[in-house]
This record gives sequence, structure tokens and C-alpha cells, in this order.
Amino acid sequence: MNAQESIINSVDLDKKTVWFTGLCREKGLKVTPQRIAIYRELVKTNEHPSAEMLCEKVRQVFPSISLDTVNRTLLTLNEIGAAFIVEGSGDAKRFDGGLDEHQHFKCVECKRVIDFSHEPFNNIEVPQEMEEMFVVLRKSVYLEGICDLCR
Amino acid sequence: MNAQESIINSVDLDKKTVWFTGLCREKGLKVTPQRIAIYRELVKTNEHPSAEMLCEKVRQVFPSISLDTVNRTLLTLNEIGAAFIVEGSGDAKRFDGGLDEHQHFKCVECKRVIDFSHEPFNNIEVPQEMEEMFVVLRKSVYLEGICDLCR
DNA sequence: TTGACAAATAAGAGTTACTCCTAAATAGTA
DNA sequence: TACTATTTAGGAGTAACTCTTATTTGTCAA
Ligand SMILES: [Mn+2]
Ligand SMILES: [Mn+2]
Ligand SMILES: [Zn+2]
Ligand SMILES: [Zn+2]
Repeated sequence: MNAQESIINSVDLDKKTVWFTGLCREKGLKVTPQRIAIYRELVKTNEHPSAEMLCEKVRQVFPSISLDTVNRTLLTLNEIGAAFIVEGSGDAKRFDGGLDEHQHFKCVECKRVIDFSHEPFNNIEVPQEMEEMFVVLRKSVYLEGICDLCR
Repeated sequence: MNAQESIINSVDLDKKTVWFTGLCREKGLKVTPQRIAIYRELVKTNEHPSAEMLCEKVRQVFPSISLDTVNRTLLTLNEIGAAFIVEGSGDAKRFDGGLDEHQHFKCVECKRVIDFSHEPFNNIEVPQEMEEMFVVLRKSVYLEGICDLCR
């Protein structure tokens, strides 16, 4: 099995789809076939696709979908907590449907985003004065450099 | 003194300018008045300007400079290590001329980037298997949320 | 000091990645 | 089954770069 595809089996995919459907209803959002298709393609991959990349994949199962719908839907997924925008410095937004605590390495050459998980980086403690002054919604450890394929 | 301006005195600014001039020569880059002007405006501020924001400021002292030159120069500063692109998720690139170890909080509402420094976040240790597989050029802890002014 | 010339710049065109607009379609509901 | 607020497709519009080309300039060698 190629590490870049099918990282989830169809049973887990269906479970996640049911969970997502419930989340949509909970948030008062309509459960449209486009939303389901975009969500399913996003959680199926670990390559942190851009809206454009994901649009191409979704079109294989939903040929008439528009890029605008993909963009809008991805922002919605981010807002309701079904996905998030990967941190980085520049370039097109990249999305992630993996909600388990993990970190990212981004190659500055090929722009590939690679998952890793390092226990000390999970749930890092934010200084109290920051928590008092701001609402901290997200905290992350982020690495950047040259990947194995590029160096 | 407003925390958003003049965070550096003219003696330190001149020191940094001399250092930058030397770095340019070391890297075989010409020392042009445009480069100096852009570098000086960047290190003078702690507001992490975008290319557009910085271009407006530089035009106050160098009215004929083009936005393209500002963009190109900022990428050059990033390459030679005189500045870097702030991490974040989306929107226009933001630049930072402060090379002391510190971290960023970005407000998802107003897009303000705020510096902070938390000792345990300085020089975090990257897992050995990451260092073996990739060239890690940069590591950072990044927070996102709602700032004091927006909440 | 003075050329020679590679590097850098200004201005404007071109491209990418969104973001907005509007008419048509549809999921939820009564 | 009918209603209606949401959502969608498709196209236009915009922001943030990125490229092209003619011109200028910093550096270095004579
Ligand atoms: Mn991930
Ligand atoms: Mn900073
Ligand atoms: Zn790479
Ligand atoms: Zn704010």
C-alpha cells in the first residue's frame, strides 16, 4: 500500500461520515452530497491537499462540483471543527481532516506536508499570561526544512 | 512610547544596518539603497508587516520603490537569513526581522501577529528520526486565537 | 577614474488563489 | 407535497503575488 493513499479503511470512513453528518445537523448545516463528498475525500488522504488538489479528486466522484464550493466547504469544515488549515509560511492553504493530536513538517522545496507525532509536542502548556490576555484556540509545533526526496 | 512603533533606537538600527551590509557582501549580493531601506523599515517595526504594508512605509523614505522590489527583497532577506516569513494559516505573507528566539500568537479575527517569549518554547528538541530523515531548517511553536482587542 | 558588465530595479502584464455575485437547485420541515 | 432558507454552479472580480523587459546601477578590474 502506497503511504500517500488509502490510509483509512472503508469501515472507519463510514464511521467518520456518520459522525460528520451528525456534526452538520448539530450545527444547523444541511447535509448535502457535495459536503459529504468533500469531507470523505479529505479524510481519506494524508497529503494535506489544497482546495485545487481536493477539487480534482472530488470531481472523480462528483464531476459537476465547483472550485468555489470546495473552497467554501473547506472553510466551513474548519469552522465547525471537522478539519483545519495547516500552518505554514505562504503558498496556497492546505487542509487536514486528521483530528488526532500530531505535528507537521513542511518541505520548503516541494511544499509536501508530512505528519509526525512526538509525545512532548502534544498538549504543550501555554504560558498563563497568554491564556489570560487572549483566547487561545490552537497551539502547534511546526517544523520546516528539506524533505528526504528533495535533499 | 507606543508598543507598535520605534522598538529599536538609532544606534542599534545602524549596527544592524552595518551587519546586514556585511551579510549582503558575504552572500555576493549588491548593497543597493532599496535593499537597505527595506531592511531598515522591517527591523524598525514589531508589527510583522506584509509586503504591501512595508512598501507603503518604505515609500515615505524612498518614493519611487516598486512593490515587486519589496516582494523580491523580502524573499531574499528570508533566504540569506536576515529575516523570515511568519508562520500562519493563510492570508498574505507576513515578515519578521527580529532574529532573537521568540514565538508568535496570531489573531484569526484581525490578523495581528503578536510576539511573545516563553523559555520552554525556545530551542525545543526535534525527535532524532526527524533530524535523520529531513534537514530541519526551522522549528517553531505557534499559537492562534482571538486577541485582547477583538474578543 | 573610468569603463564593462552582471545584478538589480521600475513598471506593467500575467498568474494564482481565492472571494463575491446571481440565478437555479435542493435539504429540511410542515 | 409544498414551502423556503440554504446551498450550489458558473462566471466575474479581487488580492497577492510573479514574470517580463527595458533601463539603471553597484562592483570590480584596468
Ligand atoms: Mn496532518
Ligand atoms: Mn516576531
Ligand atoms: Zn521536498
Ligand atoms: Zn484581533
